[in-house]
Amino acid sequence: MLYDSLMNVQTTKPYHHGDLREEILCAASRLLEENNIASLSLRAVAKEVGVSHTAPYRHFKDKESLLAGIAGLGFNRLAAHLTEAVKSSPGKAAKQLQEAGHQYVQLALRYPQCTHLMFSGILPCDDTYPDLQLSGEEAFNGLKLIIEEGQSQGIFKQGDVELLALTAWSGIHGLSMLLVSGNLPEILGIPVELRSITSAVTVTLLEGLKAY
Amino acid sequence: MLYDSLMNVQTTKPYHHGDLREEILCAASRLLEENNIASLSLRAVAKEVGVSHTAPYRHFKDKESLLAGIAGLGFNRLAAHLTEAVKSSPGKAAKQLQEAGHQYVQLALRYPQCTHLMFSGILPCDDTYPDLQLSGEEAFNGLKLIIEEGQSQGIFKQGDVELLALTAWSGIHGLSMLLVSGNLPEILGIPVELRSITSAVTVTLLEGLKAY
DNA sequence: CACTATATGTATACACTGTAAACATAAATA
DNA sequence: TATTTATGTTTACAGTGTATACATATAGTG
Repeated sequence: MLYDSLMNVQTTKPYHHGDLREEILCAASRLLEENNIASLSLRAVAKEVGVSHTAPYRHFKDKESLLAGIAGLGFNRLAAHLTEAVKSSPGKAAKQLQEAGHQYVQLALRYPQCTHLMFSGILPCDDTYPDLQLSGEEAFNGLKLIIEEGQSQGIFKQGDVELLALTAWSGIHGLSMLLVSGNLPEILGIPVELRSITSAVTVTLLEGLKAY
Repeated sequence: MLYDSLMNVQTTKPYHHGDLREEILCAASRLLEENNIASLSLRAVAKEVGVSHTAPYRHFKDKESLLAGIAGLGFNRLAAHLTEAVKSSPGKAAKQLQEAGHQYVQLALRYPQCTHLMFSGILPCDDTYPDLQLSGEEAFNGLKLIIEEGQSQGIFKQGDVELLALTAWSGIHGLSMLLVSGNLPEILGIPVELRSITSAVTVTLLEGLKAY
């Protein structure tokens, strides 16, 4: 130890880990995507980070709590990309919705396992994980903003904002989930380009949302 | 044994189980819905049926194979209800789509855990489980029929049938998944009636699919 | 019928999992 | 400096999926 500081080199690793919570979250996210949720083990995560297999329990109540943390990252990512989509085309609700849809699908495909985790009911959606709940609502708010924008400009039909936002969300979400779950490739023909599929869905959505 | 037949009563249970495969599938489906997929154990299923914990391996290669069986039942159920929806309103594509959507959502809500299993990527969607693959395609075919019907009657816009069917599917599927995963109740207000939500989505879908 | 092969069950064993409990050490605080 | 607290490790245990060897009932064959 004294020798360490003399050499100004970390030859023996310190007992306390700098930011273990963050490192565990990061490693867990990575391992999750590399395999799948069923085979993600707390012990493997600990080994990956280089700590004992019970060390994570100092930062997460249990495995579910860690999973909630990963899902939270996913929701934050989603919310960020959706608000980005809104900001990228100010005033143009149709373009916003199209871009939001594209971002949604792309994120889902880039982090398929995390997407499953976020939306497969493994985690409770009540107030067990307030952060998670908040992140989810934030993501949904991005869509609501688009609907409100479109309504106030008269290009979307009037009606309950939440209901219309839910409708748009359903279309985009459904496409994403079908793509991610792998239920599509065997059903559609092989040469389906992602962009054209996404467009097909958002265009139909836009037609359905249009003011008369 | 001789005594059994004399008494004409099954006092000692037979070594061989009549239809163990079916009973395991049935019990597993029930246990799945009573809890969730993470806590469904092969051993619990075996105990429920009253056989040793390795008995299921005579009928299913492994746990995943059993899960595939359960999911298969779900896809068959879905396909049956969708074709029922088609047949219930012959010639009226709009009505068919509405009814199909309603059936889809209702089934998802009645068997939420099975729905997750069917669409959460736990099971491979390649030809590992041909039956499963077939059942899934059959369900999708129900939707394609509706689209074709609507197109031939001129009430739906022309275009790639698969792409339009996928669009419709996405909307309905997305709504179902959001409802089932529990991500909605905390986001929408409490007093949301199912029927009105489903209608909102299918109506918008129909508007979007309408011929110009 | 007897005899054998096969299908279907059980018993046992093992590696791996999540997690509780007791202990160790570093950091913060008084 | 002394003590409390945060953060790590070690050990232990019950539950899991599944491989292997064994047992028994059924089907098929001479």
